[in-house]
Amino acid sequence: MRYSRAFIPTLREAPADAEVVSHVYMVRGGYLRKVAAGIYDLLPLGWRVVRKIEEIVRQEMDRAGAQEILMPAAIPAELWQESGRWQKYGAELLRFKDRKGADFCIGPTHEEVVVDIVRRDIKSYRQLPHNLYQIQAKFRDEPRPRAGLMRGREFIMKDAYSFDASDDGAKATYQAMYDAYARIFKRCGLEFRAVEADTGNIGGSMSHEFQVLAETGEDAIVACDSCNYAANVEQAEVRRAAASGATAPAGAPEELATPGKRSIAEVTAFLGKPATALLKTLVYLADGKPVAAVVRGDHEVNEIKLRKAAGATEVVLAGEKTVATETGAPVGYVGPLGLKFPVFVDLDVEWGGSYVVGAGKVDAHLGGVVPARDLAGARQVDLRVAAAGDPCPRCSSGKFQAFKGIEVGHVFFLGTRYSAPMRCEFLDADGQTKPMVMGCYGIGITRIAAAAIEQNHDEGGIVWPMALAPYHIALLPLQKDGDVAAVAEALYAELTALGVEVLLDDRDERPGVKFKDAELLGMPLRVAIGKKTLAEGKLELKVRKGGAASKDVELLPVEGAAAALAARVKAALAAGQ
RNA sequence: CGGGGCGUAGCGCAGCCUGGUAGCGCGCCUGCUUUGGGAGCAGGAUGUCGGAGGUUCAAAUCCUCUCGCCCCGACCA
Repeated sequence: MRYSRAFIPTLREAPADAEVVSHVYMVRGGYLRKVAAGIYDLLPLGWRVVRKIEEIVRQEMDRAGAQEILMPAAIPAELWQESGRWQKYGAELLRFKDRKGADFCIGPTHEEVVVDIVRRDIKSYRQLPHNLYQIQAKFRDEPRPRAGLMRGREFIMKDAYSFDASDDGAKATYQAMYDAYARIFKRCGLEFRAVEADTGNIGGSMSHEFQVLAETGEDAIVACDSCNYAANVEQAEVRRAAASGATAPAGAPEELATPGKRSIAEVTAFLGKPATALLKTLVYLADGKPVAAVVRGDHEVNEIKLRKAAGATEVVLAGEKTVATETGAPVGYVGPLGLKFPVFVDLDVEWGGSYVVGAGKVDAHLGGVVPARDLAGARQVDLRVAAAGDPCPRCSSGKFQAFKGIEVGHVFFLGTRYSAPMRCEFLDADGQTKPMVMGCYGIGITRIAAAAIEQNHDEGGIVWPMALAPYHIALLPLQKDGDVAAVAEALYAELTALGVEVLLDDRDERPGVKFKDAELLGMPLRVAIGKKTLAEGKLELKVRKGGAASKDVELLPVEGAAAALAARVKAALAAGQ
């Protein structure tokens, strides 16, 4: 591509509404423009990146035995009513009426549609398994879209749905998808981690997220430093720490005056006790009914674990008024004793230990509370958020390390959650009618582009992995004079013939402008041709990853340069860099 | 949905408090010079001051309503 004819509107200054680096660089680099909140145009460079990601995904999905289809974006409400999600999905589902007044939505995900496809024509175990996928724009009316392509309302997603005749078959399919995902992200040149995850409102019994590691990631993940256990903190199990063997003092709890001391920090400072000697009691509404969650003072409640323990579909922290009416104590002084509703106590609370808890009335706490004696009616469950340093639940010696990640893929083992209610059934070899066993598998295509930048950038701009770069090489003739331009043109033609994608900066700009734009756009290799080095028969190769400085350049003989550069590009693609 | 902030030229911003001819930088156009890290000089074009209503002789500026956008939180494949 000749830069002089390309639509690449770069900006010197970042637009005021862009915050995260990937958003800023994509807008500044002319990859992306905003149309409305969370809705964007992909300009030529941005679309090239997206198509590269799509192509890698297609190749690996096909290789894993999946078949590509395309489902509609506009979906009739009937299908969503059948699965019950028309009511449950909430405001995130963009609904509209057609001219006859019939209800439709724009698909945020396609379980209903694909189940409808399969149940119509698949009747026998002999016709199974199948794995159907599509790459399509999805729409989710997020409460707060943010960060450019990282969390848009309209975004491109690859979603796949598998149908098997048995649990074992479905598990094998799940594993095949897991393996395909690992290959996809490796080929994209991303540093990632597969982690165990919560299934959210998609549902199902087993789930892994693929997280691109980046400081700016929204998800917190923990990984064992000794075995291969890794999980989203939402999901991460926590192994109960070894009991200290402390014996609790005899006698009843003793009231302690703690005027004005509400928070764990205030109470520990006031009483001179460590946070580990305190229990905090949080009141939640589980599907509208109060429950209490009790964790050690230094721990945090994991609301997903609480939701599962309470058997609820939704838990929300109770407001001040609710807390006061349900417990008789203001926030800060609620304790686990004498509550009229279910109490869940975290496993790291020692059953035989002695703790300070809220007294259940203002300006007071209770000391010497022994759970085994005083909280006999409570249920002990894993309730807290995992953190760095926690003991691994799967091996005896490991400890958790913490990472930040950007979720770019998610695989779910669904079982019969959709197939049973929607009667997606088949006749098995034994003559029995059975629901198909399903899995679903998503990849955020446009999010990958953003995640790649979050993980690979510097002060100058984007640093694309070779596989995702809109062009492999930025070729910069630095002067207009005959020789320089002629050599650049010849090299451009040669490289193009070798299948290398080149952006030839043939604009009438000063060298500094070309260098700055090349850094911003982020092609992995930059080749500069200037009269100085050309006089010696050399051109200048800079690997973008080495930083923005003009040092660290290699001089290559013009003779044979095309072949050498093409070899570099192919090597980087093969290595997943 | 709660809290905060912002809408003035393509982009970044000032002007608003204290009402009186709409400005700066970058970009854009023309010319000359320049040409290895976002050039210099000279000249030039570009605005329904987000929208509606109100107050006033007069509104970017004050008042009311409204729309849009951003950030934090809540929420979330």
